[in-house]
Amino acid sequence: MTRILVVDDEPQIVRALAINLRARGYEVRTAATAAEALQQASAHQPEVVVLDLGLPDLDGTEVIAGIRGWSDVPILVLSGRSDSLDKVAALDAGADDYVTKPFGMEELLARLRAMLRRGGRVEEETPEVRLGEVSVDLAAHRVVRGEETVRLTPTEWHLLEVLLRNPGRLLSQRYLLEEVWGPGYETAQGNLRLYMGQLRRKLEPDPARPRFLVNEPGMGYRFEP
Amino acid sequence: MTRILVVDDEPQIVRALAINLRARGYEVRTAATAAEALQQASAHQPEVVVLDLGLPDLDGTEVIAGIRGWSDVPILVLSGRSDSLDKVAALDAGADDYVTKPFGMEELLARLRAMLRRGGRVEEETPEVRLGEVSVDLAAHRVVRGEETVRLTPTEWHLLEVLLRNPGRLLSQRYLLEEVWGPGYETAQGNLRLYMGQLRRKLEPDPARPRFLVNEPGMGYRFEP
DNA sequence: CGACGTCGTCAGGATCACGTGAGGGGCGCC
DNA sequence: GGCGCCCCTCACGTGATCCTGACGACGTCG
Repeated sequence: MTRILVVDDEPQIVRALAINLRARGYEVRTAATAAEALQQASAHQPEVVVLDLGLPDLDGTEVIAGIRGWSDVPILVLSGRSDSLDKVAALDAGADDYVTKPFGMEELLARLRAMLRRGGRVEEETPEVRLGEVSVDLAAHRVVRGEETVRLTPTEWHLLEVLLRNPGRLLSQRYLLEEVWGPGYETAQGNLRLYMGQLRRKLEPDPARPRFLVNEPGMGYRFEP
Repeated sequence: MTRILVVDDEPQIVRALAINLRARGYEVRTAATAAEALQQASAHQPEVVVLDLGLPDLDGTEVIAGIRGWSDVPILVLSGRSDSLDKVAALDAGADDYVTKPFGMEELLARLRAMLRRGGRVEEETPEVRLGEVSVDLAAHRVVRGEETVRLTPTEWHLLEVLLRNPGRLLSQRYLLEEVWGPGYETAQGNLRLYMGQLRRKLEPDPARPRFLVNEPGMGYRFEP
């Protein structure tokens, strides 16, 4: 099912959008603040984002930038201000479309369809990753080793997800910490080592000599496919 | 140069658009009728199409369909009617965006940029630099020599990065030292020699006779592509 | 021919980063 | 309240990395 993330601080708008979208068969997640939006976006990997610019905690363009840093998901911006400069800023920040309130529901749905149509052409995803005898299903959040399934804690999963979405690339500790623990945790490197160890213990054939979750001293970590 | 096709039957609008777009470095073709538009689109393969719905000979949605039959080029629709049903029809026919007249030139340009950005993303960028049989992927922080990957320490990477980002240019020891080790280390030239040697040993086909990481006595070092 | 400066290489120890173990606090569940 | 799970902090051994100094090779110039 197509996942949509709706971000707006006005509950009645969120409600109206959610009802209309669910009625058309979309799976809808909602967020009322920028922080919540960024978290939901990374956690649930929506296929399109509907974003209100007037959020209480952060400027809308910063939310766009925060998502564009790691994802190409189409973003449709919603705004009360019909100010033209606003549109320019949002679109240049990386948004894909712009609608001003009040908007017609039919028009919004048509624009969403257009975005999904366009975006759907690009991604051809295979959500199954193999690490030796272990297979990871990113979509189903499942890890299987031989016959039995492996249990991962939320933090372990989050870390693994970030690594697996960047196969072969070296990711700095700073980036990993910010991605998994959020901003402000850039110094908790002991933590990162700990969880990397846990993942290796659960996934690697020989945890003492890692083959897939590799460290480059002083640089960061890398998932070697 | 980026090619844009502008389709409108009102000469003054075509003229205004063409002037503004050309001023921003786009290559502009124009068409006043649907027939002309379809012919131009197939002849010149524009990277984005700006299309007015109110054409004399054919309905706008038919033009969209006529283009969509063979091309994924982004289409921005322009219309005098702010009727919502119109937008829905155009977007569902395969348009990617919709702007109503009168429109702000800045907004239109921003939307065009957004569309071009999205379309251009299809091609995956891999900034790969080659040194003989060794290939360096700057983004993934990865060096491959034949089959196996070469491990570089942080300092080695930093130095290599500076060199590779200035292909063919001669870089003084002073500059390299300041760039890699930071200010205050301008006198540690032994260091620079050491790490240059390490890089050559790991990357050059014959480390004793360097072909890519060259020294110019008394001057500095140069990466020879 | 010899002095000099620059460059490349080698080997030492100091320092830093990484992996691992043990233990405490917070939270939900029985 | 007790229990289990998850998260985080701290400490220590080990290995890698970095810097320093010394040495020989080469080319230049007096």
